[in-house]
Amino acid sequence: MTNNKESRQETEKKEERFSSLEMLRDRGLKDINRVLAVRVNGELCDLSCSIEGKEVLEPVYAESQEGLEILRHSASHVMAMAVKELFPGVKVTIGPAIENGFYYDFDYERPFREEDLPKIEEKMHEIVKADYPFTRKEVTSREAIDFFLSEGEPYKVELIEDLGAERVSLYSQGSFTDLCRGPHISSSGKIKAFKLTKVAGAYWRGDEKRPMLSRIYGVAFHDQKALKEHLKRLEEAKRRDHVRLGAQLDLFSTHEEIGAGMIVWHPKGGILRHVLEEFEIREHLKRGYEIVKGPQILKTELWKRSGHFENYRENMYFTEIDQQSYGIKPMNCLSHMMIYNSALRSYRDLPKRYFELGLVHRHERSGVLHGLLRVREFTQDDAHIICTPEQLDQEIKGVLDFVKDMMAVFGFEYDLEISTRPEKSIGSDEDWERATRALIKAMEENRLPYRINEGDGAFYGPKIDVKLKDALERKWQCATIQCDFTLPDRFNLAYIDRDGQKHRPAMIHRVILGALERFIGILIEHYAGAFPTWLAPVQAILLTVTDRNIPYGEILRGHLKDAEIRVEADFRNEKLSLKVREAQLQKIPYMLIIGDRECQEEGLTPRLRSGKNLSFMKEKEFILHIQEEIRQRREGL
RNA sequence: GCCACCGUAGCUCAGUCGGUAGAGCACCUCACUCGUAAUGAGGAUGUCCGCGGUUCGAUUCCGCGCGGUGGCUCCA
Repeated sequence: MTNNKESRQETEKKEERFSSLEMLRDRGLKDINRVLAVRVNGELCDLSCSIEGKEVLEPVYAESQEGLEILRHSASHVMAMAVKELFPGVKVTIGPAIENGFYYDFDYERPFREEDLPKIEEKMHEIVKADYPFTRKEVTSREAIDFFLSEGEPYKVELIEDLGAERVSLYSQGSFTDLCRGPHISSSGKIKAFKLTKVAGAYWRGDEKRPMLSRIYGVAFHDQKALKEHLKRLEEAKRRDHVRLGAQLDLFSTHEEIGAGMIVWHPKGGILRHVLEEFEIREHLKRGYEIVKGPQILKTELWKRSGHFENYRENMYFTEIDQQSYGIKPMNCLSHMMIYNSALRSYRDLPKRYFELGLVHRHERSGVLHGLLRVREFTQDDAHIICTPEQLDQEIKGVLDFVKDMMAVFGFEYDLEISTRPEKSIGSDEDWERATRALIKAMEENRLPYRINEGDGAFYGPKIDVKLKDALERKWQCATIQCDFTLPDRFNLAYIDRDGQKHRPAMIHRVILGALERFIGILIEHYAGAFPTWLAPVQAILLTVTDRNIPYGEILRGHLKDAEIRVEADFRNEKLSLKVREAQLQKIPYMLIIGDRECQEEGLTPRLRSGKNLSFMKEKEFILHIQEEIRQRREGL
């Protein structure tokens, strides 16, 4: 590679050296065109990097995860070059690859708009077509700073200063040079498929006090097919969008007049919530939880005592009654503490597991609200477990089992993360140690794989976060299990142990589904609105073929209702195919066809929403069939 | 909160370079009594998100507000 003089020169004193690309070619590697970079003794490098020949070389292919990241990172450089050419005076900042693509943040006299994107894409295509080589150059920080000062790039200068490194690497393609660790693809022509997707504002280094930059997002792939598939996935996600389906299936609505982040539940959404709540209550009672209920507003004095006023005030709503200030609860814990403290507790009473489907209000910033997934009023399946320190392990394990059972019911897979002590935190080392160990121990005993997030715990204790994965492999956080040492202390919780002395109990704060609103939003997208029968707002719909069948239809409806089946009837004088279509669009699990034959033989012919027809059934037979399916909480087959 | 985009009939959306608006579906009426994803014909439907400004005239342009969508360190 002739355009790699610099790195060559640096190492010229050594004997003969090769580029890793040459070496791979020498070794007879096939598909060399699909190789974007290389691992040299385990470290990612450019194809042009020079080596001696003894190293272990592993090719990084375009379609691998690492390959994609390199490709996308390079695409962000190409985009930056295009933007610099099109918008003189623009300042570049950072532009990494991200999970599904890449972005680059710019500082320009005006923010970029969606309509700027086609122009930028066009320029990028030119750059790709020109196939500029990416070249790497190592320089001292001083040289790099001088270079970027002369280029009028203050953000780059700041980055280098903050790095504080002796030397940094620069990558150039064509007229564009960027500070970058690399590695990169060998030339811009390797970018076979890309698309700019959106613009957004983003603060310099994520800090609200610093300038608002203009971010452009894009996706890039190793070939057109992969890009098309990605766009298809986006379409699929749009098809499953819970806001759209929520309106189509008549589940809920929101109203400008009512306020942002407030959900209004329609009858069909109402029954869905009810089914979930009933299910939750039953599952909690089974596991030794007790149902409690606290008031919606509590004196501000109490929120001061708990620390919420100090730490959580911006997220709370307050009101005043008889010159007394009250806070609308953003969490349910305070009442639970008061319940515990309403009597002197013995070690024999523990653990106490207080469960509340608690309605809470949190003033989320307007910009983060979204459908059911981020709202200002929601219901948590919240519980506080108060136990002796010795019982902590067992209780955590119990909650993890609970999570496992519940996720299985909905068919969610999930990952677990343990977050450990953050820098800013309270409590003794001993407590943290014990709690963290308890979390880890519970994971190991359940043989659950987990990741550790160092320093990402709550300020009062470590936690386990459950990230569930839906049908489109998207991750959502719902369940969380937190150890808390602050509240037991602040509320002076105690129990009398065998020794006759007062001791401080441990406390676990946990939710399983999290917020019902959010969980339902996820469920809608997970099932694409086609809820399994036990959850479906309407489980079956009776469809008559002609008006003659209505009297028997009425009888059937009565019998199904008696059997507690959520049944509706479409007895309109319409064609059967129309009724089937409408029931199908409502994603009703069972369409029960009643024609003359069914009337005569006192039965029905079920059609599943999958399109499959079952054979004629006597009504008793059908009732048993659907009841069993509901009982097992499984999808009809 | 900040940035970008958006807000037209119940829904999905078109339209107006400033002269008060349209299509499909849904709805209503009538005919058809029909067997597994749209029967036909006719009819009604709008403070063009709100308030203010510019203008002879604003749904259209400008400002402010309300609401929605996507973002706001996955560290060169």
